[in-house]
Amino acid sequence: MPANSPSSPLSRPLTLRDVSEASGVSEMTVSRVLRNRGDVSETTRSKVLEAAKSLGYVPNKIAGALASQRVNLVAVMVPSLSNMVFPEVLTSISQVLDQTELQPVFGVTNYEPEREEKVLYEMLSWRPSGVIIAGLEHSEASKAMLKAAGIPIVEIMDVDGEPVDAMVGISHRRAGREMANAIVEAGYERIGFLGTKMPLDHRARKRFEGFTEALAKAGLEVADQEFYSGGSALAKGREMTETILTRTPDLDFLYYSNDMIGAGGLLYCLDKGIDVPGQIGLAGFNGVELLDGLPRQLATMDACRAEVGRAAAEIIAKRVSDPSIASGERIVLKPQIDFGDTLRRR
Amino acid sequence: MPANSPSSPLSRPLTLRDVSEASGVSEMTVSRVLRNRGDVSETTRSKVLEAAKSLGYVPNKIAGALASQRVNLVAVMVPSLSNMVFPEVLTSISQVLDQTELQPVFGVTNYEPEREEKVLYEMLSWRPSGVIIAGLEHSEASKAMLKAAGIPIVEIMDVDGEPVDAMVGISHRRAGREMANAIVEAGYERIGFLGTKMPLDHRARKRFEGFTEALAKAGLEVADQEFYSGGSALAKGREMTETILTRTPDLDFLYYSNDMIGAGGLLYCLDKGIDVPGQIGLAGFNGVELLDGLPRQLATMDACRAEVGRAAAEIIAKRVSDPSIASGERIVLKPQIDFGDTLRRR
DNA sequence: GAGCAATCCGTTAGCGATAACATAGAAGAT
DNA sequence: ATCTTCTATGTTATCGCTAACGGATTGCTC
Repeated sequence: MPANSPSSPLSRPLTLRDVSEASGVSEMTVSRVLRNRGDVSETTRSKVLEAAKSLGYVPNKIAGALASQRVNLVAVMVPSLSNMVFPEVLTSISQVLDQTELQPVFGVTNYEPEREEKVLYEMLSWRPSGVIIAGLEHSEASKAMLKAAGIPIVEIMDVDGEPVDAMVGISHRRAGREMANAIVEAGYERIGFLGTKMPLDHRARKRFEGFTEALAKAGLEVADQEFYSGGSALAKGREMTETILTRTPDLDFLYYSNDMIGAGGLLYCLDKGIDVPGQIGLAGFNGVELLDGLPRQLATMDACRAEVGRAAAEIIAKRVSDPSIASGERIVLKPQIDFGDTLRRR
Repeated sequence: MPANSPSSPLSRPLTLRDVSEASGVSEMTVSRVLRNRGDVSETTRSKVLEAAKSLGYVPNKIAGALASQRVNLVAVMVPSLSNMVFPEVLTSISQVLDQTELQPVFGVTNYEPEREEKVLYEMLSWRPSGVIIAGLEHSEASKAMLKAAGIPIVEIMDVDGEPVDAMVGISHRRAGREMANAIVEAGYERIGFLGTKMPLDHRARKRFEGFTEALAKAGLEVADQEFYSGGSALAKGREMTETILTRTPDLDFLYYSNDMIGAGGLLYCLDKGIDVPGQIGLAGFNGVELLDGLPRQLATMDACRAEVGRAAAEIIAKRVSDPSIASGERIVLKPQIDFGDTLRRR
């Protein structure tokens, strides 16, 4: 039997009062039953539940939240959904929050600070119980809003900087440095960099900075670089690789700012019969699942996406259930290089 | 200057009253300024805005929504974020709604009807202005809730069935049939099917049904099939292809239920030096961007993801701005086969 | 059987905003 | 100078629910 079979086809939205009248008890009692709060006798409990179900009543959380000053939502903000990294983080956040009474609400900022500010404002106006937000770089106004919100804030995916409150992630500078060191140790010397043309992707920028810094320490520098924007990352990876190798044929290593373009580059090299990792070494970043299916395993470094999402959600859950807990947690994950088949080891 | 520099470090959350007192006008006037409603003189307007900004006030939409009985949220429910199809749809929905005052709120159902029901209940309890939900198959209770909600509902991605209200999508049965016909016309006869082990993915099921139905009309049937669950789709595509070809070596066509496993199959065949599409033809489904970068273009059929998201969001936007518009829109998109390089043409 | 706690349920007063109406002053009409 | 008509602002009454408290019953103790 359908949950809703209203005897009268009324159009007015249902309220507690309707359920109260249908079951012959006060609104307060109905409210208690529907929230499993306080003492209610088994008789009235079932009476109320039946009435609610047969009416098809859905409680109004807006009114409930206003009255109780509690909202079970957690705002989650990421820059994009196109890069699989973010859906993966969202998924792991969901998994943790599913076990609590909290509910995630996702927002997308398109890597634009103004948009981040707007979306954040919008989300905070619903008075969520916590915020999980990607990155440490935000507009002054956004930071002020986060600080003033008086709720747990977790900045994720990056730890190179000062968080407003808590943070969980990896150091992208360190990731860049470590990859550079591995490349240098393997004996590569003519190194090319391929990335996205996105000045606002701070994490990619930091990896690049860490990368060049470590190369510099070894007396090396990036011999050539190539950037792209838009389009299919895999196809772009091919194109860019062709472009850079045509322009600078003596490159012996290509570092890609993400695995998708790296995979494109790998496919290109294999097509052309280039010896990988002998003639040219390749490495990407992220550890995306996709790589498993490639003809050869691309060297990469995991961004710990699932772990980051999980830890962030756990921090929020813990702080919401016990507000007295100290704030400002800092969880720094340390990903290891996966050498795969495209980065030779010394 | 930061947006918020409260002179007193009060901990109590800010309300309209605080702004009202700070700017010396009534709460109502502050409300009018903040919503750009009604007539307010330029002098008071700027006075109020300044006060609000310096306090760092963020309006409470919960109270606002309760009082005005209007909520600018649109609930969007998809089964998963792992299949790139859904993030793409969400992105195109966002793009359309960004130009309106509406805001999407995303929910994930994991292909589970019970979870869909729960998430839907949760979302409806916030009284959104509309719902966009993937698929036409829902529990009775979910359908009842959708009908009773009294708001525009758009079911997307599938049109093989009866919608609660509006629907936008493609016919997966037809997609399966058309692919079968193209395969038959090209002269393939020993056909294998590879898909996901997901009884609740109704769209994949319908494609398969349409596929076998059209084959049957041509006097053919699926010679062998293989299913998988979990893991990297690309790697699984390789494994499954190896398995099915080992078991049934005389297959001359492989139809994959999605592009990712199809791509894995393609890479496998190329690795093994199999002549594609001469010895074996291949086809997938979805038209994912990824395919562009592959060594050879996989035959596929676009699911019209961007178009579906756009049309659905437009229906909601239109109906919200003018509730008198007739409901029950039905938009049936007709994707064409992309033959790529893996399905020979007669 | 008076006293007292426990159990169950109702009453009252908001939560923070907005709709709808009311009102004061300024500008224009006659 | 009086009467409109705006324009700009304030007042009042909800919106639907829950926190906090209060009042009946009931059952138990001594």
